[in-house]
Amino acid sequence: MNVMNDSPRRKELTRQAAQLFVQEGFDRTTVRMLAQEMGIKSGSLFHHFRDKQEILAAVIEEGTQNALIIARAALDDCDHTAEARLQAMARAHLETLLTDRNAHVVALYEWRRLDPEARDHLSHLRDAYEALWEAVIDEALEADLIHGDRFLVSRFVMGALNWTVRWYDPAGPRSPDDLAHELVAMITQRPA
Amino acid sequence: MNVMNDSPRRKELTRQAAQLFVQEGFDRTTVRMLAQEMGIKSGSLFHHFRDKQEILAAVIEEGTQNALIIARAALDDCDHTAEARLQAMARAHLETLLTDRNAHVVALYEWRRLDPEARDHLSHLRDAYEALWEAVIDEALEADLIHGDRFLVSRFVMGALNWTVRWYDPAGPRSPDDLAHELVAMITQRPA
DNA sequence: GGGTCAACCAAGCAAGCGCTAGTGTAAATC
DNA sequence: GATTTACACTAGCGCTTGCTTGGTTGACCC
Repeated sequence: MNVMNDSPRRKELTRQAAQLFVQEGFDRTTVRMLAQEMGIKSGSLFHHFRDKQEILAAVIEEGTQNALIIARAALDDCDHTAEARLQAMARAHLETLLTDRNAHVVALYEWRRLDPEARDHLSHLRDAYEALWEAVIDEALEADLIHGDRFLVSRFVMGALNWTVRWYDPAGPRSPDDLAHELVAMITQRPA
Repeated sequence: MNVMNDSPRRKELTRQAAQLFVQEGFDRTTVRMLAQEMGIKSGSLFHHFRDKQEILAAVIEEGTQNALIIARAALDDCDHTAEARLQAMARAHLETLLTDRNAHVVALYEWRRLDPEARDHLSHLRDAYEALWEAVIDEALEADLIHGDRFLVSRFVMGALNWTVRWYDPAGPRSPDDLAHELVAMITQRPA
């Protein structure tokens, strides 16, 4: 048994699992479906993961870590104005969410399926990501760019962004950048 | 068999099913769990519903219908200014989401589990609800209360509202009315 | 060339799944 | 009083589920 290491093989299998989890949802994805997608037999799967739960945890861990990295990079690369930073975060979030970042979608929509143990471990990662958002929101509030309750505003913004996976069509005319612009314009009330 | 009527008995069973679907998710809820919650044996369940799918469809149908009724009533009862109507819709949405929680949450989060046939039938109901929103957004745009792309704005607002089920604590200090105020203030950029 | 090891497979178990068939029964209807 | 209706029961079928077991393969190592 190979459990709990992070071999390249396991990384690859995790990536493929994410795709299926997005397509079918965690509960509807059987170990046999996973195995077929991976090109192995269902039994072999348990050489890499202790159980099905652990696959989910692995996917979510990678997704959240990815989101964190991308968000941090976006913040480092943009101007240091409150508006630019707000926009950078929104764009990074959307890109992560929409340009085939399966793992991130799973992190958002299958969180409840984690057992308490895994949830506890992973919630720290998620908190780090949300802290990034709250910092940017704080700056925007301080710069008088937006107004209102810090907690509520960040929740509303995250909600608006996370909901995009339900309706956004990446093949359509709007780019993630467009969406980010429009969202920031909406809450800062400047002409788009 | 009693399928497809809407006896009071069936209404009550549907209500109980909604609770379990919220707690466990549709896939994790077995017919045996449903039956136990309803105080009958699993076989008896199929006297009221053709299959498990139909229970889900019944729950979602009731949830959406409820939301429609409440939203229409809220619009009828409020001032005819764009701002009042926007606020009334937001408050109605939140109240639906947070008080009569179960059915509406299922409608939001188990939609994908419907088979194509049921989805087709129910999408008309959902479209009617969304049309209400888009009308209110249109008025707000026309009144210069908010700016931007009609489609995007309504999606963002719905996202912010729907996301509340993930973090809102009805026992906390904030009322649905508070949330609605804050949200409208955020997108119209007036002091809360 | 024997030993090690990750990676895989074939076969299948025990449990649980949605659902069906056939029956019982009390109240309503004729 | 006979028939129908609504609602519940018991028993279990056929299938799928997550996971286990015991063994094989081939690459690499001293």
